[in-house]
Formats: sequence, C-alpha cells, structure tokens
Amino acid sequence: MPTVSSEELAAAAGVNSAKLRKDFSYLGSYGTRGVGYDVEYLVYQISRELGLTQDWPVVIVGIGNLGAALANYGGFASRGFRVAALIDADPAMAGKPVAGMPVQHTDDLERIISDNGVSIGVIATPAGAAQQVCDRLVAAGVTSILNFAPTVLTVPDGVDVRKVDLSIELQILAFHEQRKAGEESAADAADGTATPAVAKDHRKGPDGDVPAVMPA
Amino acid sequence: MPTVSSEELAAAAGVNSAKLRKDFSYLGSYGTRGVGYDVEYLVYQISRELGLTQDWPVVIVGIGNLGAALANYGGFASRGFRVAALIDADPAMAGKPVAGMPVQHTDDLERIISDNGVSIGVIATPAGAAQQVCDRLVAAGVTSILNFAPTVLTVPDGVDVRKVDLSIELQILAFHEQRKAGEESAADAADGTATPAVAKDHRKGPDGDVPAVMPA
DNA sequence: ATGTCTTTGTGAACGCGTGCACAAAGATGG
DNA sequence: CCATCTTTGTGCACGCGTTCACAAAGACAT
Repeated sequence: MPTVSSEELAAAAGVNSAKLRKDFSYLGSYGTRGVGYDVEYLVYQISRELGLTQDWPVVIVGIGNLGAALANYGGFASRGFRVAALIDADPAMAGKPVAGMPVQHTDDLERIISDNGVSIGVIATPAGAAQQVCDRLVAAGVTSILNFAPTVLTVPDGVDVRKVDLSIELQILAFHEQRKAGEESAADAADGTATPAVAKDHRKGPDGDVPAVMPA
Repeated sequence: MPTVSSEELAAAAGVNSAKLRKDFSYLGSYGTRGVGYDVEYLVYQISRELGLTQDWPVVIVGIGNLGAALANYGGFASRGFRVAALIDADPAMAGKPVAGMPVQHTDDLERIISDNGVSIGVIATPAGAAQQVCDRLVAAGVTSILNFAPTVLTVPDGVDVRKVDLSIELQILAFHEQRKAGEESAADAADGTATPAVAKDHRKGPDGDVPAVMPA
C-alpha cells in the first residue's frame, strides 16, 4: 500500500508538516501512525471534500478570445467540470464549433441552464453586457458566477461571485519588479519618502504583500 | 481641494478605517488631521508605490486564444503596462495582426526583449513549451514571469514567477456550491465523517477558505 | 508478547495582523 | 487668539492562525 508521510508532503508543498496534519485532521482524513497516509484514500477524501468527485456542468457566456480559451482549457475536465454549453449574443457565432461544440445563442440561455441543471456560470463577455448576463443567469437558477469581465457584479444574497482580473497578477509582478530595481540604487530620490517596510519574502501567499486597498 | 476621510474610504472598500490609515502611514502618505486625504495626491502616491506610474513593457508569448485575449485586454494599458510584442512559435502566425500589432516569431525573442528593455514576460503557450520559453525569457533578461500554462516553472533565484490557474477560481466556487447543497439536507450520509468547521463567511479574502494543499 | 521505532493527532505557546481607543494636529469659527 | 471640532497617526491589547513539542497509536522486529 503506497503511503506518504506528512513530512514528505509538507516538504513537497513547502509548508509546515504540523499545519498539514492539522488541516487533514479537519477533513477527517485518518492516517496511520508510524506509517503515514494511504495515498489513494487521501486523494479520494480530499477530492471529495473539494467537490472534485462531482460533475459540475458549467456554461460559458461570451465566446470571444477569452471564452474560447476557457472552452479549450484542459484543466476543467480533470477537475470535475464539464462545459455544458457555450453561449454568445452574436447571431453570427451561433452554430459555429468552438472546442468541439456548437456555440448557442443567448436567447436560449434560460432553457440551457434549466435543461442541464447548471448552477455555475462563467461570464467572459465585454464589461457592458456582464451585469445583464449575470441577472439572466441568476434568474435561471445559477448560484455561482465566475466573472472575467472588468465590472463588479451585483447579485442577490445566496449567489456567489468571484471576479478574475487578469491584470492583477501582472500588477503584483510589476510591484516586486519595481522593488528589485529600487534596491540596486538604494536611495529613493523622489521626495524623501522612505521605502516602506514590507515583508521581503513575497513568494509565500497567493496574493503576496500587496496592500488591501487599490485604486480602481 | 477634494478630500476623502479614511472613514469614507474604509466604508467604500469594506475594511476597517484604522487598518486603512495604518496602511497609508506605511506608504508615507500624509493626510491632514481634521480634513482627510487630498484625493489627487493620494492617488498619485498609491499609484507610484504600486508602480502604476511607470511604463512596463511586456511581451506575450503564445498567441493562441488566451494570448490573443490578453493582447486585447484593455485593463493592461490603464495599469501602466504596454504590450511591447506578441510572440508565437507558429510561422503561420508571424506577421498576422492581433490586437493591432503583428505577431512575431519566437526566433526573434531575444532581440525583442533586449531592444525593448522588457523585464516582464507573459507565457500563454501550451504546457509543453512553457519551460523552454521561460528559460529563453530568463536568459534574455526577463526577471518576472506570469505563467498561464498549466506547469510549474523552474527559474533561477531572483526571478519571480506567478502562476495563474484559470480553473482554481472555478474550483473554489464549486467548493462553496457543494457546501450550499449540503446545508439543505443537513446530514453527511457518506461515512459518518463530520463536516469540518470552516469559516462561514467565504466572501472575505481573495482565496476564500480553501485548504493550502491540493492534489495536482 | 514485548520493546523499539516511526509518525500521527493535538494541546499549548508564540507571533503577527487587526481593531480599539486616544492623544496630537490642524482646521474653523467666534 | 482661544475654543471647539474633526480626523489623522499610532501605542496597545486582543484574537486567530501557525508552529512547536509531545503523548498516543500503531507497525515491525525479535
């Protein structure tokens, strides 16, 4: 029976082994003392807890470059997602095959959602259309929305929205890049403002050490 | 002179006003007691600190659907980024206009980087090509890489890499969606495993309450 | 069986970030 | 010029998450 110890996993993931064990204990995963965790059982338990064992039908609305990229993205299928439909407002797109499936027109949005029991929608439309699409998705029964459009969506309680801003990560890189450059010529010529003391190791968290508040 | 108080800003951003003031104090931004912060000056200071006032030339390598989507993305320009070049390995793509600029061939990668003084590169290639592209970017002088390819890149010290996984956000939504469904029929039939005690309000942080360790 | 050795699961301590609360600073009005 | 009022900047305390450290549990050898 192939097993892994928390120590091995922690080293691989770059985290503390105690934290890892504590996390696993929250999930109810049971290892065997003196041996470690049964790999297969552990993978199954974590997958189940994360919802990877379920089949989540999703619709992608807005089949531009980004929508097409998402439709073709291989990572979805392996994580339990199934693209149930591609929807676009452009009649010229209707019927065109993208990622091996025909694009459908926005008119059929409600029917598609309901027929496929879709509860997760992806919005990849231009900013102007996003809120309207969002409202229709929600009205049709979607309760989770992944928003790639550069707008803040308003939704009723009980609906989750996550906004993906493709430029934020780039901005974080630029932030650190700037700091690198500043370290070489140590002084901050501009106006005597001292360089703020921010944690040096910015490879830790997913969002680094960027302040909470940014200008829009 | 238009001003804002930390209280107003905090309410708008949904954070604590003391934290906001403390953050600002780290940036060396000075407000005026009894008045607040001069909006224009504050915006400038924050922009400067985040590197938004600089002009960052970036190259996008891999002009598939995603690369094209990124090239067309409007959010870059407004945040201080300038797409200096689009690069693709496919000779058939060379010269084709995407987002108003001609795609260039990978052969010229080194020259493009050096001519434009590029220090930030975006990789939107298939997984198989990513590491090789990465190595060439780094060798040519790039010190920050935004990786959209589903691979973990290996880079020398001093080079920053940020990986964007388009399915992670979707997975987080599915995780909460699953929980929503589970709350209706309260019991966890499966195997007597108790539902782990995780923070209920998952709309706070950018990465919600998903455990640190996930299967690849 | 009994002892040793490995690794888990977790109570307790530590450290850090958040939020409270207030003194200091400056505006504004009399 | 003084009093009052608003809002900043920050010391301090609290709470939470991470890490330490160890007892308990089980495997494995003798």
